Amino acid sequence: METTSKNLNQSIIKAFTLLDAFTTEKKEWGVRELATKSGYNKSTTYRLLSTLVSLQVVQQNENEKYSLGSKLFELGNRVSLYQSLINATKIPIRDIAIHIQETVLFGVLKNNQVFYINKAESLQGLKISTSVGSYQPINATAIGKVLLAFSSHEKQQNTLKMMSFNSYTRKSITKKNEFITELEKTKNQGYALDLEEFELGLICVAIPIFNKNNKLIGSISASGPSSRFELKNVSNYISILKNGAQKINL
Amino acid sequence: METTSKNLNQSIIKAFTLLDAFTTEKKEWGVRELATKSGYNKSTTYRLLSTLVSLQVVQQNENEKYSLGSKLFELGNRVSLYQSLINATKIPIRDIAIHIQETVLFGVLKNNQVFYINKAESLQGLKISTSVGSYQPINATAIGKVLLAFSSHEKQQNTLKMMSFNSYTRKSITKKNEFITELEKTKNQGYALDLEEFELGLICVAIPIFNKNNKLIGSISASGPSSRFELKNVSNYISILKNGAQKINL
DNA sequence: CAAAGTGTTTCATTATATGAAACGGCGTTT
DNA sequence: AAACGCCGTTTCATATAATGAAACACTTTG
Repeated sequence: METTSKNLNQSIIKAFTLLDAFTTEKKEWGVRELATKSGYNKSTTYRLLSTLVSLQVVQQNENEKYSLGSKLFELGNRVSLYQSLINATKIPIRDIAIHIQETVLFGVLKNNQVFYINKAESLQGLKISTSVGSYQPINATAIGKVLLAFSSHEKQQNTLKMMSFNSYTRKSITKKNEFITELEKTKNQGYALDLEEFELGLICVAIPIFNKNNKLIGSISASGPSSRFELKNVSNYISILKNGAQKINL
Repeated sequence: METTSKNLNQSIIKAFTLLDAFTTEKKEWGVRELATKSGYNKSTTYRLLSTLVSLQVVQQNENEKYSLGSKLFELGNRVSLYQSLINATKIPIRDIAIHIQETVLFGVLKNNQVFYINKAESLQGLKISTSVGSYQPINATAIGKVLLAFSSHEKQQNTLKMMSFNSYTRKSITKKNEFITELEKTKNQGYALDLEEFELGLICVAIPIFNKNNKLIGSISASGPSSRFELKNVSNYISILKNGAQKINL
């Protein structure tokens, strides 16, 4: 049997299908519940879970439900590409968060979406639900606009073809040509804004991050509630973001 | 075929055996190299890697070598048990690190070892190589001594039976009865010291962390070079650690 | 140019995985 | 107290997938 022009191991695919069911919204599953969700037989699901438990990839709680285990935490902390990005951004975005008094995020383009790599919060800042290791759309986020605007022409064309243009609020940009205009504006002004486009009440401003070779490595943003994140302060926030960005060395 | 009195899925076991080979010391492997390391046939290894690549669990680099991929980073950030511990300890240990000007670590007991969950560094502090998601021995670390000293009697007896007593430096405690004496001392004084027992030149001091129900949830330590971490300052460091610990709410 | 190493593919053979049926336990309902 | 409904778990005959030796094409090294 062939998948993507070569045989792939079905058991491993099944195992990761099960692991994907564990999210920040639903952290634990029973055997039959997970079998229903995944479409696998409950005996198969039970055996796959037992194997994952024996490897500490999954753990069984006292209520007999299953949740993700320590081995994933261990392996997740060994993904060297992202660990080096986290190490490089950790202190700069912490300092920006303290200075600006809002949540700061660092993200990259992956799977035609924004992939969040690091996050720094401020005690006074609004609790942003975005979590590290999660994805958000390009068309409705400041980081997404920046990452696409500052990508190579080829990368931009490919992504524009593949990405989604869904509506998250009434302010989301859902037409491709309007989004292209927004990308040109972003490129010209050197930053992007998300004016309640992804989530009502939330405003974000983002700038690109380059390495020594002037290659785009990601984007950082500051996010806050529209009631506090006055547009008149945008240029001030941008200065703080840029100052912080200079301390990211890669 | 039975393993631990039940059948487990061999393919999943093989996949995670391969994933375990990717460490902070060796981040990428070729197919045949990994086959030799794991003991699996190179065709089998190739097919397992291909499956893992298609799931983004592993990625193939431009030099054709393989390394861990984004899916593990994603899943690793969804292990809710540790994410909640990280969220609770993040700001307190950051503040301790700034105040004490050394590296601060948070760890728990797992697999009869210390398992590191969080880490905060100081610009001036010595770069400690210990990484989040890694293990270190109980007998030769301050955090290990604290975690065992403040565990229940049953947990302590079980762990003493199962743990190792290896030597890391000439100062390591390698005799069980000497270690038990050290645990009693730790319990009495409310903190533990690692005086170059795990790594020459490195001194650590650790205290226990309890939740609202007075249940032990982990331990935090401050680590620094023996040239700067003078013993006369220990009581001062302990005060700072304890003040910081009070801000950890669980 | 030959040798040595790599990643990748094929297919006959072997081994493993599967899932229906059943079990025991627990909480709820009658 | 008994029946019911749901859970996690186990068994074993059957079906399916995984395996690995051999070979290929490519790149690097001597």
